[in-house]
Amino acid sequence: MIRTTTTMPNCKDCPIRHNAVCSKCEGDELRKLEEIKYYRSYDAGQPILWRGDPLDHVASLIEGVATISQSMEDGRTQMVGLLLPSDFIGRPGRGVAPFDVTAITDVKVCCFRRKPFEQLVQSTPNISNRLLEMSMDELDAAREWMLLLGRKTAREKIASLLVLIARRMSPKRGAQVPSHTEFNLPLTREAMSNYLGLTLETVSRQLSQLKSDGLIELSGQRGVVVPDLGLLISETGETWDAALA
Amino acid sequence: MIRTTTTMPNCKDCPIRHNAVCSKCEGDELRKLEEIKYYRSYDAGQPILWRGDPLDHVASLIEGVATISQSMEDGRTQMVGLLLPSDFIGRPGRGVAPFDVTAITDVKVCCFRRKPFEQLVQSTPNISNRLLEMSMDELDAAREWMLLLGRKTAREKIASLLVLIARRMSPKRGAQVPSHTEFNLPLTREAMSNYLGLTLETVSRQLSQLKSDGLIELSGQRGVVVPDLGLLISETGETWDAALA
DNA sequence: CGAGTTATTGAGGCTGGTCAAATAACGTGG
DNA sequence: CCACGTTATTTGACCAGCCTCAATAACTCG
Repeated sequence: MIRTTTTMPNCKDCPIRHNAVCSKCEGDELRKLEEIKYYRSYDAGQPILWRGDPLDHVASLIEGVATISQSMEDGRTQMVGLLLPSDFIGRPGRGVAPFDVTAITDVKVCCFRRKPFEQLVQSTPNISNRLLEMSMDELDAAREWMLLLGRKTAREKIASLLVLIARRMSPKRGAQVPSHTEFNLPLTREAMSNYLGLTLETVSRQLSQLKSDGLIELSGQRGVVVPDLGLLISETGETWDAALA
Repeated sequence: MIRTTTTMPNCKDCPIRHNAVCSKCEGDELRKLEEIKYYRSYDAGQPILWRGDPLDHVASLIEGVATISQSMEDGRTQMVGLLLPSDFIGRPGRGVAPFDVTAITDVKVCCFRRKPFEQLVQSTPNISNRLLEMSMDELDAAREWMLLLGRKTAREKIASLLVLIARRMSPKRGAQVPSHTEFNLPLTREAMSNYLGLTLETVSRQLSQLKSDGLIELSGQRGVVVPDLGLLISETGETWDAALA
């Protein structure tokens, strides 16, 4: 179910106000964005965009988790991005979606009509500079992920994903992540496998393996406890200097 | 050998003038860029940047081919980007190189001192918008590559790389690539393996296999003849791929 | 509680990796 | 121009890691 909200909450109260594409805007600039925005909600599992869809808007993810993925005609699928609150969907100057985007939890987005948004990007350095920062962050993340996909073992892949989620889901973004951490996986085993370039069986086996090695505890299908994040990090194959964001 | 050129060619005569980060600038903006630029050359095989290097400049690649790569401490290496003329090296607001950059042919770059360049990015939409375009293009390319790394078979990977090179090396860029094509590989087997997430032995074996299947001919270490590009494309696993890159 | 979905576990096979050796191409100096 | 040493590439034998197919278990939600 897709819903378009008619009530227009004020940007001042927006939970992603200080991280999203609008984060550097104030006063008049913010007001212009406010004029062209509207909200949409998607239920878990809903497609947000299919490759090839015409794009009449871009958007910021407000709530929930979505994935960007690509697939081959025989069904092989690779996730190429994870969208969390404040992440940006779409691309100025691009009228057609190049990838599939799917809500994996209930999702709420803040849409901007594309044409007026593109004009704002052109004329507002506070927007284009923020967008540049965000896309370069994503490029760095994509390149990190290429190392994982091309060169890491299944165990290293799983450990890397868990560490990534522990960091990104941690209540205190940016701050030091505590050694003992717990979180709920926002992804099914299948989604994880598509993210890591593995099969879901291998994901399940490696999780069990990490569990029996005492590096994690599993509770239910989604709950994960990491007693010592440092130990888990040492399984990722990374040099600890890669502690970016 | 790294050389810093003292003579300052005029931007008007620059071969990448209309594709690089400066492509939207004219007159005064171009002059400001010209003030903070200098040239450097690197021999084939030379490192241009090591991860962790302090960055006092950003740059545009003028001539040659370079790679962006990442490696793990045990030596596993993954190429995460290929830099061709007009591509941009570095990132405003980033003082440390996040990846290794290596010249694989002789390379010439146009450097801009970082601090003044960052100020120009802030104040010049013609620069930041172009930079945004370029980084989004790279992001799209990285995401295409993630599908290859995560989900394609060795044979599909090799076929994809050959098709990519055939397209890019083809004298007629952009135009329809002829069905019969010949080119010289700009990469060693090892470089290919690092690009594809394979071992060099597997690369060699798959090339031999494609040869014995009549899809390609090999002459010397680098020469490749593709009698029918369409047949090779059908081995890449791609759908209606074509028009990108 | 029961049907459907999601996850775990097992057995066996195949792809691609590892180790090793042979061959081919390249470059240098005589 | 050739001999020789070096490097790049090919090929072989073997094997490990991950995938496939299949059955069972756990969880979710009406």
